[in-house]
Order: sequence, then C-alpha cells, then structure tokens
Amino acid sequence: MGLPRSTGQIYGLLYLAPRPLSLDDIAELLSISKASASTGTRQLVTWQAVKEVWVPGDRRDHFEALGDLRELLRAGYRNFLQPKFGKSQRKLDQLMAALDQDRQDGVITGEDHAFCRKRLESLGKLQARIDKILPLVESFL
Amino acid sequence: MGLPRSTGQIYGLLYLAPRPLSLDDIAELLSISKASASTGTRQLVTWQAVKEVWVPGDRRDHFEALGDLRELLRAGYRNFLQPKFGKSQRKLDQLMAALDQDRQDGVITGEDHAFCRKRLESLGKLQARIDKILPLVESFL
DNA sequence: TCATTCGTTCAATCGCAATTGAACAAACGG
DNA sequence: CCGTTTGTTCAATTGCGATTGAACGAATGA
Repeated sequence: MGLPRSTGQIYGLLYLAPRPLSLDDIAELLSISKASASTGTRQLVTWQAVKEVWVPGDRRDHFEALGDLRELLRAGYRNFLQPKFGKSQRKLDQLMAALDQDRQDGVITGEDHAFCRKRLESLGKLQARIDKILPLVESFL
Repeated sequence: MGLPRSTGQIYGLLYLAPRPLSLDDIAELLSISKASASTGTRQLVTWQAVKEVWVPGDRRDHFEALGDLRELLRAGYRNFLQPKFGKSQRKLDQLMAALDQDRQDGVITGEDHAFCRKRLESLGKLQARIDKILPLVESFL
C-alpha cells in the first residue's frame, strides 16, 4: 500500500503484541533504528492504524495497534489508491484534449484519432467502474 | 501489479498504437534498451496482455495490445495477488501452529496465547473474505 | 557458404527509495 | 538550574530491483 517495509513490520509487531510497546521495544525487537521506528509509528498514527497510549510509570510513548483491519484497508484506500485514481483521471482528460488538438492540427489521421480516443475512453470507463466498486467492496468485507 | 516500470510503458504504448510495433520501434519510442523491450514484451505475452502478430514483408516480431483491460486485470490477479495470498495463508497456518507449540511449552501465558490466536484468526478470515470477493469483483467490472 | 539481422540472456551498472547515525530540541527529574 | 532521557529531523549511506551493453545462437537471404 505504498508504505516502507519497516512500517509494515511495525504494524505487524504491534498487531500481535499483547501489550503496548515503546519505540525502543520496537526498534529492539525488529532490529531497526529508532529513527525508522519513529517515522513508522508516526505514519501509522496518521493512518489511524495505531494509537498512542499512556503507560503509568513510564514517560516514553507507547503504541498499540487498532485491531480493526478493515479500517486499515480503508486508510490504505484513502491515502494511496484514491489519490492515484484522481491524478490518473486528470491525466486522462489532458491526454484526450491533446489528442483532439492533434486531430485538428492534422498531425494524425482521423482513423488513428478515432482508435486512440476509443481506447482512452474505455480506459477511463474501466477506472471509473473500479473507483465506484471499491467502496462497495469495503462495506462487504 | 509487480511488473517493472518499463513493462508498463510498453503496454501503454501498444495499447494506444494504431498498428503493431516491432521491438526496435518500442525501444526507440520509449527510449529504452532493446533488452528491456524484449523482456517486457515476453512478460506481457505470457500474461496474455499482448500478442505477437506477423506483419507481411518484415521478418521482425511485431506486437499489439489485447484491448480487453479486464483480461489484463485478471492476469494481474492470477500472477501477482493470488500467489501472494496463497503463500500468506500457508505462513499463517505455520504461525498458528508455532503459537500453539509455544503455549504447550509454556513459553507464553494462556492469556497472551489467546490474544495472538484471536488476532491471527481474524487476519486469516479477512484474507479469506478478500480472496473470495476479488473474483466476484472481476465479473462485475 | 557466409554476412547480416534479430531476439535473448546475463553479468555489471544505475537509480531510487528505505534506512541509518548523528545532531538537535523538548520534556523531565534530581 | 544542569545532566539525562526521549523523540524527531535530515544528510549520508545502503540495498535492491530495474535497466543496460555486450556476447551469443538462430534464422534469413544473397
């Protein structure tokens, strides 16, 4: 879902940990640097895949995984797929416009123009369908 | 979908090309080496995303994209997601077994064992559900 | 038969994202 | 206050997959 390997490891660790872990715990258990642990956990917090909890008698931050995996998938969709689809759609529109322009300028034949346009259109349609179905899928998980 | 950037470019090019292209065409138009063009096209052929066509009066291989994008997605699912799910499922089973063993050996408390088992189970369930839904999604595209 | 054109393979290289260590600021405790 | 602990930032490094160039065998045509 577009996040670094170590971040995935962190979530995996927290997901199976029976109690909250500190940054040092995470770094130690996964053999990664505290820097990676820090950035990873912060990322996971913004994705709401993990929450910061306070442990009495220890001033260090502790983290525990939110068990709802569906919510995690949802976040992955929002943060990764959705934006990509948006950009892709805009790019498609640009291409379409450029293609029509080329036709007007006589750079390509009408036949080729029609072919490309058709393909671009079916591409856009497919993407729209996927974009529509995905949210539905989530609710059926 | 787990294939190199250049391979994606090749498919994109062929998808919009009004007529079949040779390896040299592809390499030239995309500014990539013929080696990349070769491996890329072969990959796409095995994925049935592209087919080799014979052009009269030219003994070079020519390729054209199969326009059905759904088929391409299907291939991506078969070649990329499906295998991963398979491996993941097997790994899960292994983990589950190891966890039970640890419990028997008294390495972990019954409480922790129950917690982990529960999480592993819900993970397995989620994956099974996804694996079941994805084929359905394809048919609805 | 031989020169040339193609496609493939593979070891070497490259590019890029992920990771790290060191420097830093903030919060804390004594 | 001052030393210590804790988390973050960032430039430098690393690691790994993608890409390439060169070498090769097969096919072609003269």
